[in-house]
Amino acid sequence: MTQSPELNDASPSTDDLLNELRWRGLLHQITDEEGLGKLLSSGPQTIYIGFDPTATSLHVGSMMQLMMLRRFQRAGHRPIALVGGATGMIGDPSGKSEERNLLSAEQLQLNVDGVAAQMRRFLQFEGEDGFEGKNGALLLNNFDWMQGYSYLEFLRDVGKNFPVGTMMGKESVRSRLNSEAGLSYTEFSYMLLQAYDFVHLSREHGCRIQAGGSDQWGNITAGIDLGRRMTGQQLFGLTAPLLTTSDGKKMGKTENGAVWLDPERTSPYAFYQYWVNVADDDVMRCIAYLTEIEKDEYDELAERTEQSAGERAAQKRLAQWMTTLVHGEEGIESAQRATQILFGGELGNTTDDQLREIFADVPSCDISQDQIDGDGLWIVEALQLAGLCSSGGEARRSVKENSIYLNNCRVTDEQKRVVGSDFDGRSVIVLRRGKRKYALLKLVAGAAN
RNA sequence: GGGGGUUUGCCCGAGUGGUUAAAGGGGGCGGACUGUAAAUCCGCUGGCUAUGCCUACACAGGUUCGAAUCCUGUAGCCCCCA
Repeated sequence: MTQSPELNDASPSTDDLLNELRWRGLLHQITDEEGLGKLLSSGPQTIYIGFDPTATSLHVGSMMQLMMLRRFQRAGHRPIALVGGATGMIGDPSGKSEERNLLSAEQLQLNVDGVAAQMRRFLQFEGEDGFEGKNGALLLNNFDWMQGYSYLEFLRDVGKNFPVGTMMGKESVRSRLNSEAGLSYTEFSYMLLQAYDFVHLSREHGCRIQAGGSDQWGNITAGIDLGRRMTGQQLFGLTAPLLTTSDGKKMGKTENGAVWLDPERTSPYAFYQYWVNVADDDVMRCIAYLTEIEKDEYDELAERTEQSAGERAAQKRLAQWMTTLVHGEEGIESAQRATQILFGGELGNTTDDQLREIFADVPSCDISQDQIDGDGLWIVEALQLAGLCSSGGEARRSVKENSIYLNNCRVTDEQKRVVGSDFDGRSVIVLRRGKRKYALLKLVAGAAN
């Protein structure tokens, strides 16, 4: 069942790449499909996708793009992950708070470093240990070539080649002009920067293909136009559909915010759970867009989802594939172990260490020995300390509602005191409210809190 | 500038002097059911170690034994006249 998504798996040949992208539904728009096909089969090509280095971690929203690059790399092409250090510095000038959008050079470097580390899960970079191929991925930062580019020079080289009329015709520009927010000159210029990236990469790295989400179509075609004007060379663009849920929302968002790839921000368990909980209507699309699960298995999973949705075979497979890719074997194992305990009930003889690991990303509070000595700690108070209830009234209520569990055993007595024996030889107590809200009480030496 | 209306708990929205911590709905939180789902059904939804006490119906003051409900002033929103 466990199939490690290694890059060294048998790769589809160049000729098959477009077919694969096609059955996966990843081809939203292509500038010149026939021409691109010819280009790809003429030999290894270079393709780039831009990423915004807005944080030290990528999130689920970037995964389609990373997988796209990965698919090209597996087919023998060279991927370039371009981080937008320059464009990120300009940011989104929404008006009032100018200070919040400016990324400092140091922060930018931190972000780039963090993001680059995560990209290694998806791509094999040039010079990386054990990678022999000639198509090692490159990580480039447009800040490197933009920072020394003077405004005057830029206007003469690039701006000159941008007919305002054409830009005004772009959907991305028009919709903003009609909106209340309007469009600032800086935002308007954003397109020029991104277009120039493409030209720069085509010159310096022979990169003739840019991919991206369908929202990037305008920027990509702007780059292609600029390339034709500045170099006379034909460039190609393709976009993938945006990954949205069946009710039209962006994937990768939860009540708690984005689902990150960084295990410090989103634990492997939470990451795994996110995919397990994908709606039936969305799961096959996720598998097609985000994984390398082959057509045969895809069809089989689609069939099983159709026949016995309750089994959620597709969700589990998706979660397993994604978690293994992002968090490795250890990640998927701990996520699955945690899932068992968190949904299975019985703590049984789970050891202290295992408990602490399983509940690692669950809120906890420290309590001291003297708090459980004597009469012990009143359950109502414990629930508040643990953050499961925000007031005493709410805590009493939830006990009355039969929703409180101590070490996964239901608490029915409102007067229950937590005492030493509840620790059952361990150093933590698992409190739970409802089906899935957990908190830990950790016994620590010394004074309370 | 003049006249009229409105302001309720997380949100919407009843309530016009007396069990009103405030109907109803939404949301949220639980429970049952289930697929860790959707739908459905049921309960809870100001605070307090609590048969009681405190704080709440824009804000401040007043009338009353008693006010979210009446009066005055202040502020916000809406409409009409100029």
